[in-house]
Amino acid sequence: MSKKIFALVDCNSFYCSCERLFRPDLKSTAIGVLSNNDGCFVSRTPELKKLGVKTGDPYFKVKDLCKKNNVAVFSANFSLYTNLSDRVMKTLATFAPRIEVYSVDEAFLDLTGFNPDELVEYSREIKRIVERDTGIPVSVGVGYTKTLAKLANNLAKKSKKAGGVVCLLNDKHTEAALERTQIGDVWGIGRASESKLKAIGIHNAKDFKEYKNSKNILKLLTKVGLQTKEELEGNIRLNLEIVPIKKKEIMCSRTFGTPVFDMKVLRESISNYITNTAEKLRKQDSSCSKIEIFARTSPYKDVPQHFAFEQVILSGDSSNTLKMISYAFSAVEKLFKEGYEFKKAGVKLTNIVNDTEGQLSLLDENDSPRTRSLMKTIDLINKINGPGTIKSAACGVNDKAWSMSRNFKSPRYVTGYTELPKVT
DNA sequence: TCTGGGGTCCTAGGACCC
DNA sequence: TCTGGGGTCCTAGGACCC
Repeated sequence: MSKKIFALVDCNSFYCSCERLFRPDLKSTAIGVLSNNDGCFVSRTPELKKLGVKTGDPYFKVKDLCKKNNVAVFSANFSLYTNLSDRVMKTLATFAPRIEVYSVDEAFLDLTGFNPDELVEYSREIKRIVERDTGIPVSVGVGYTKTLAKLANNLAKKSKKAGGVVCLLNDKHTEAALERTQIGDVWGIGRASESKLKAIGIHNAKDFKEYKNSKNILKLLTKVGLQTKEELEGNIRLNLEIVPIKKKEIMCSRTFGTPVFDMKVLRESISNYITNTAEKLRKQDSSCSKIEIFARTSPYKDVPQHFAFEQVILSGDSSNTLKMISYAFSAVEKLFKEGYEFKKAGVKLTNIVNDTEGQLSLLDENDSPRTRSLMKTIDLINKINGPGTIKSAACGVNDKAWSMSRNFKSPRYVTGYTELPKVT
C-alpha cells in the first residue's frame, strides 16, 4: 500500500475574492470584509495587509486609515460566499477520489497513489482549473499528513517563488519548510501553546518535531498538542473526514444592530436562534435535551452591565423547533431584566444524541413521528424556497430593529436557489 | 495584541458515590 | 468525625480556528 498523501487547497482571501469577482474594477484595490454587524475584519487582500490592518481589527479603529487609502470595505455577504464555495468544492472534487470540505474556503484532498514526482505539476493544474472555472484564486499545499499539508499551504501563500503551490514530499524540502515556520504558525498551536513552547526553547516547527521529550509535551499541551507534534513527524493522527462528524454542541449567537430593552424583542431574537440551531440539529439527524440561553450588555460601553444565563432541560430528546421555542420562552422570561440594554444574545444546544438512539426509546416525551415529518417538510420547503419561507410566528417579521447592521453589503449577485451565471 | 464576530471541542477539577 | 482510595459524571472555562 502506498503512503498516504494529503493536499490542502485554500482560497486566497476568500471573502474578498468573492466580492472582487463581481467588481473587476477593484482588481488591484485593497479590499476588506467585515464580520457580522460590521464588527471587525475577517478577510483582507494582500493590499490591505500591507496597510497594517490585521484580522480581528475592529473596523471603527482603522476607519480613517481605510478612507485615506480608498479601501473597499464590505459587510459579510455569507449567502454569496456559500454559493461560490460550493462551486469551488465541486471543481475540487473532480481532482481527487476523496475530499473533505474543511471550511467554507478550504478542502483536504486525498492524493494517495499519485506519483510524488508529478504532484507539483498536478497541484498547479488544480490551481489553474479552479481559477479558470470559478474565478477564485487558490493555494495548494501537499504533505504526508494534514498538518504538513497545512504548513505547506502557508508557505505557498507566503513565498513568491512558489507560485501558490508547495509540495513537501521529500525530507530535504520538509526540513527546510519546518525550519522556516514559526511555532505559532503551526496549525493547532495557538497563543497559549506558543508561549509554553517558546519557554522550553521551541521556536519553530523543526524544533518542535525534534524535541525528544514527548511526555513533557503531553503534560504541557495535552494530547491535542502531542498529536500535532506527531503529525509534523509524518505520522498520521488526523484522517480525512469525508462524512462530517456530528456536532456535540450547536450554537448561534448575534450582536444586535441596536441595543434591546424589551423582553418581547429579545424573545423574538432567541426564537430565530433556536430556529437556526434546531435546523442544524435535524440536518445531522440528532436531537438534544438541553438548551442554554444567554443575553448580555455590551462590555465595551459604559452602561450598567448584566450577563444573564439560563439553561433548560427538555422533557425528552427533541429537535422540534416549536417545542424548543416554547421552552426558550420561559427561560427568557427568567433571565430578562428591565432597565438593561442588551447588546448580544445566543443559544447553545447540548446533550445531543443520535436520532436512531432516541427512536429506540419508548418515552412519550421524545418527538413523535408526526412531529418529525412536519419538521422535515418545513426544512424541505425552506431549502427549496429560501430560508425562513416557513417559520414560527415567534420569530417576528423580516424588518427587525435588533438585526445586524450591514452598512456595506454588496448587492445580491446570486441567490442560493438558482444557477449561477457562468463566470468567464 | 486588551482581538468590539461566531463557533466548536477538550479537559481539569469539583460534586457525588461506593 | 477525620482520612484515604477510586471511580463516574458534569460543567466552566480554556484554547483554537475561520
